[in-house]
Amino acid sequence: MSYTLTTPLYYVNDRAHLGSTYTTLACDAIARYRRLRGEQVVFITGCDEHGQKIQRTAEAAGVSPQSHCDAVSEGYRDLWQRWQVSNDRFIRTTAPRHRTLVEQFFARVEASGDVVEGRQQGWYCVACEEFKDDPHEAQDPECPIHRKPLEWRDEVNLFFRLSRYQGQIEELIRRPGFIAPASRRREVENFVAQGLRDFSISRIDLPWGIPVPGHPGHTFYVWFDALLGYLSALLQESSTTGGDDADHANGDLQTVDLNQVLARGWPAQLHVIGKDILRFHAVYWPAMLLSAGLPLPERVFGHGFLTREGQKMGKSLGNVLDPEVLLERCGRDAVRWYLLRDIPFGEDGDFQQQRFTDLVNNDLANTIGNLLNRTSSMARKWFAEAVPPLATAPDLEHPLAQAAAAAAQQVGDALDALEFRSAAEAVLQLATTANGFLNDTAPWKAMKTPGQEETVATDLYAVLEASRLVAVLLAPLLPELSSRMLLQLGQQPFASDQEQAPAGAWLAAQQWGGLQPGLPLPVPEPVMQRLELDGPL
RNA sequence: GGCUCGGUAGCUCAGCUGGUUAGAGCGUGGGAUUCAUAACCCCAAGGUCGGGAGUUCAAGUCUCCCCCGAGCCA
Repeated sequence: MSYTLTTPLYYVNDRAHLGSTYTTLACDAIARYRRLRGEQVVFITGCDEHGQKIQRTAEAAGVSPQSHCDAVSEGYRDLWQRWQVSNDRFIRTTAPRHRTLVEQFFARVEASGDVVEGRQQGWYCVACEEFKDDPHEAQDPECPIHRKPLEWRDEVNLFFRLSRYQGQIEELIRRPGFIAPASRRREVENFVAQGLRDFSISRIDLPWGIPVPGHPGHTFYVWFDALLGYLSALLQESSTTGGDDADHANGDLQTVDLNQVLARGWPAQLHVIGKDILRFHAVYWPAMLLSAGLPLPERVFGHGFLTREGQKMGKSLGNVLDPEVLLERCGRDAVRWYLLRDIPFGEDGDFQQQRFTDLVNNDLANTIGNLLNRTSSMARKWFAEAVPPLATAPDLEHPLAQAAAAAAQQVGDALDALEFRSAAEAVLQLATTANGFLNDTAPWKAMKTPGQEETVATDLYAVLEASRLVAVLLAPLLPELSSRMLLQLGQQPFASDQEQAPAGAWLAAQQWGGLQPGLPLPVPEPVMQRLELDGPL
């Protein structure tokens, strides 16, 4: 089984913000989940580096576009590494091999008769890199998004004949599951129903772009070029060790062959994107692929946006939440947990600091961390610093065994459906059930009456097992906390990053009874510190 | 202006095809307990389910209108 998924290729106009971090962490959880299940994963991320906006940003900063891109994309790469994002590829659209692939792709599209010359007249927003529909006679129109003046353009461009794909695109977006969450489907349907218009795929007199073969003076429109990054990423060698910019240095372009994408993981199972770029991915991109004779991605998932304390984040408001700051002050487990556990994936979410610390401390430190800590302490104290002995085989009918099985089932179902929140809740529920069981059976009381050792051993074993299952099920969501817990239970943590875990090990670990009675337990240390933030983030 | 999606306890949200006293988590208040990271466990208060009208034996759940928020298109 092979599973290819992508984040958007982030535009290097500015450094990473919380939104891109959110997208990337969500994809990371999916990638880890798939690897843990034994699937061959290609997790793609990267940077989109062409376009007029980049050129102007670089000029304004007094640097060349290339060095601007180098700096910003390195920032992304570095940031993802520090978040321990397990991407298998990091593609830059300025990579030479990407250019080769774009040329090959364009040749196919042109051969299909889908490239025509046309005159593009209209108001253009450089910040959007998009033509707007303002009437020609408009006086000094502004971009409604960026509130910047639009620029009048009148140029001969190359157009992609999107209109030819009307029927096929309609059919595609009707396909259940192609556009997710389903609530966003209507929006695209409405757009398509109005009739697809050809769109321009080249710009004139824009040096910072990939030249269009056979059409001197034209460079590719950023979006045409950027989407193709998903394909060129597949032709890249795995770049897990980081700092692999060999691509830029030499790059044996002979090896770039569009035909190979099929053997390297195309079509993708999943594109995760912000809801703002849904149309590009659900309409334009599939049409381009159809034109080039390539299969279509299975699913495009448009997630929501994050606000902060109810307000849109922005420079003007000065309330931007910096992923660097979050990483340094709160740590990976905390942020991952909050984003995945509290925001229904797909919907908009609001980052509230109080809620953030409440949830992290309650769920992770108190409910889950303390469960392990108290259980391990008791086991060690009364049973020779080890997993308590069992008189009989682990009981699959034990209430906690059943709770664990239910949790495992729910985690699997939820992650299949990209419902992180439901997965997180299932794990949490198991921990709560285990805590409740401890309070009901009260081993600390039972140990005071002679002859109860065997009962206490059986109870504690069950709670330790439940704790182990919590750790196991947490692996795709919070790999680090999962590992710390497993180590404390004398277990081998799961590799869910690029190195493939032994196939099936994770699923096997979900079976009840994995802990070996008598196994020595290390001195417990809190696996999750509470978050105590002084001052706003 | 057209369309889409939301508006349910202080906060974040569940509530399938309409049907007993509207649920969960967090927060708040109280109790119990001591194995544990002043953690865990239990209990309670808190909602005219945005407003209005209608359909129905019965509506948070269906229909219409209005208000508010987000978004897509024009």
